[in-house]
Amino acid sequence: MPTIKDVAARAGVSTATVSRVLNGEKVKEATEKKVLAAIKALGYRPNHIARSLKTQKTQTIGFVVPDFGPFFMQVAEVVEDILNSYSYSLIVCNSNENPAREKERVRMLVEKKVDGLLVVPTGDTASHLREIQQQGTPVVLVDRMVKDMQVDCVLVDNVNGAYQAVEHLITLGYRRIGLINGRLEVTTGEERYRGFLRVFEDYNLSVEEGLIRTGDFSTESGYILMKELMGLPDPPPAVFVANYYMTIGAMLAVNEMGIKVPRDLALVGFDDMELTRLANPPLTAVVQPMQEMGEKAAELIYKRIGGDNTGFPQMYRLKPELVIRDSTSPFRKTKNLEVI
Amino acid sequence: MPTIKDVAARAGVSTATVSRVLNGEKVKEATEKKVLAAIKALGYRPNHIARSLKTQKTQTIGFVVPDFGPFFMQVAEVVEDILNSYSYSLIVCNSNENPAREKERVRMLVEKKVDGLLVVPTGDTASHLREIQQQGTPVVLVDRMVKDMQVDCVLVDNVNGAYQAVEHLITLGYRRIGLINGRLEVTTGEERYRGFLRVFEDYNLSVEEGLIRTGDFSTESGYILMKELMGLPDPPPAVFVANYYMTIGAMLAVNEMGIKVPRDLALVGFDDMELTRLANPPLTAVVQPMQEMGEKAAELIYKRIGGDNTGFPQMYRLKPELVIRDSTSPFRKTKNLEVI
DNA sequence: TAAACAGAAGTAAACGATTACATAAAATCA
DNA sequence: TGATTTTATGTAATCGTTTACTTCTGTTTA
Repeated sequence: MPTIKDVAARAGVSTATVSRVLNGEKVKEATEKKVLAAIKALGYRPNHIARSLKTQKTQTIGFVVPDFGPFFMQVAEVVEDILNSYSYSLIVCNSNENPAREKERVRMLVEKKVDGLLVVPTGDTASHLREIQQQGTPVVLVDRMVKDMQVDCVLVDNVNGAYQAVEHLITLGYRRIGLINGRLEVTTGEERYRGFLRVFEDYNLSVEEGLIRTGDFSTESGYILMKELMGLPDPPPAVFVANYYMTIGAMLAVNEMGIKVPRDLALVGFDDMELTRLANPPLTAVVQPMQEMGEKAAELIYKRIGGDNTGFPQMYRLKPELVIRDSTSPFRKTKNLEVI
Repeated sequence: MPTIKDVAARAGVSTATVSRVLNGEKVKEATEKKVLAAIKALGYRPNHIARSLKTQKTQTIGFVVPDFGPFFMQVAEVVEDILNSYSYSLIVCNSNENPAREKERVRMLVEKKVDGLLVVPTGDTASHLREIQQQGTPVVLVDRMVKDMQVDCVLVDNVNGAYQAVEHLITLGYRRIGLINGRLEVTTGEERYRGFLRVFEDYNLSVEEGLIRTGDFSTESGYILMKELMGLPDPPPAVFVANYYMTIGAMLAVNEMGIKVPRDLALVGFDDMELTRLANPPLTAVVQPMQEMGEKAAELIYKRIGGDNTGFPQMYRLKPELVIRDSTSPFRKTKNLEVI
């Protein structure tokens, strides 16, 4: 592989000059031509590692997601596209919804000297991230927030999303509404829970605590919890599942149990994927603006890396939207009776 | 950030000695203790960039996938886990099923000086990969192969997979069988097509060319092509969809058109994901060994990076399995009549 | 015309590790 | 014990860039 020295020799100039044309600084036009010619002739490509060593920048940003499933990968795709267009590259890592592994992956990215970090935190504490931030690496939280840290974040208004879902059910006449939710230590879980409660408060109705279930965001736990709910002596005629993967699990359970939606059970899910549209029946769901989330996250981290700290700590609260499809129909007394 | 010099100074030794303990070379036990103490006291962490510059190794491998969907991401997850356990890290990039973009992503990874490259090729030509290989970077092809290159690869026996699917339909009594397939320039498409044809050959039946459709592996194209097939004057009573995303699209189309599976149409899909199991009815499908694919790919590239070239070019042909669920039932003459 | 000043290009010191080679100390041998 | 080998450590070059500083050339100004 030819180095900058080879180019310099061939063009009859110093390495400094070559470096200058490489970085678009001003040089005499004649010299630039010579250098460019030498670069082309030798097939020279600058060595990013050497450059990074000197400049302390890697033109790379890291993204730690809790899983490689469709939701976060769709966000990652948007982020990658935007960052690529700024000639940054993206390293996506999987924390497996596990705080220890998250710490581990973050450490790895920091050791790789990424210029910035996008993180979907898996726990409620963030000492490891605060540290990194203090060392000067910009950090942007995506989808979830942590309490103990001043940090930029791109979030969805989960309270409002859950609120819309549950209000929809209330409006259809349901009073006994089941909730299948994710871990409360992560803000999405906690906020969706709050949204759920708030509807009851606002409508002056009492919640039936026994219909609330908390799992771990996984398909399995959605499946188990839905079976649990439907196995109750008096199962709820409507259920809100507050997370995409859990929604899949819940649908699977319902299918297996032969429960007919919406006849026997009204179901509201989360996120709009192929599956939710394809389902039989197509699912009423709270859909999150994934595209926008990716865009905001990418633009924000890019801005911070560029040293622009205006508005810190910035918080975006994107609005989710309730899409009404066929899995919810007005309440009928007989609902669920045949299942009991 | 403390450097190796700081550690050396604090421990009262030379940087060479520090480097030696860092790399597990033999030093006197007392010295090692001193160095370790200094490292701990200063919170020193070696700078990977500097190390890479000197050693010409990055402990990183790249993986270019054609999309961030569940199939490849599941493979990527397995690969990541294994490589992590060897303390390598993985950069996953998206070629978007687009040869130009693939070239671009590969170039980026090479400039990042990855130690090895895993690629799911999107075209039938591979000059860009051959070049890289000749420069000494190990390349392993995953899921798909290219004709014009001697290279390690980890593939699935697609001919056999498609064969099983179609044979299953033939056995159930179907003769007119539709095929929705991906691009023939990529080997998976081509091989599955061959498998399809071979069944007819072996059973001495003639294929109806008009029932064969070729798309681009996307959900949309699966959707469109299924609508096309079902819109035919005399639509086939059975269809084999030879790719996961296209399967989703096809199911969507079928659902929308109110076609009942398996009553009106027998459907065999590809890959075993939540969706295929959750579907109504659960889908009969050819399932690929994703876990094994990830394992083989990770182990092979690791071996090559370590300089072990035994068996080059190695080719793994993993066996897919037909899982029979409820979307296929024996042929009845009346099938599809109500749709016409 | 000489002094002052740009502008362009060169020199060489970083960046933070690894490692070939040199040297000193310890262990082995006759 | 002195010569010789082995082992442990230090010295300094190197990886391929960038960049502060210097030097040179040519232009402007008084």
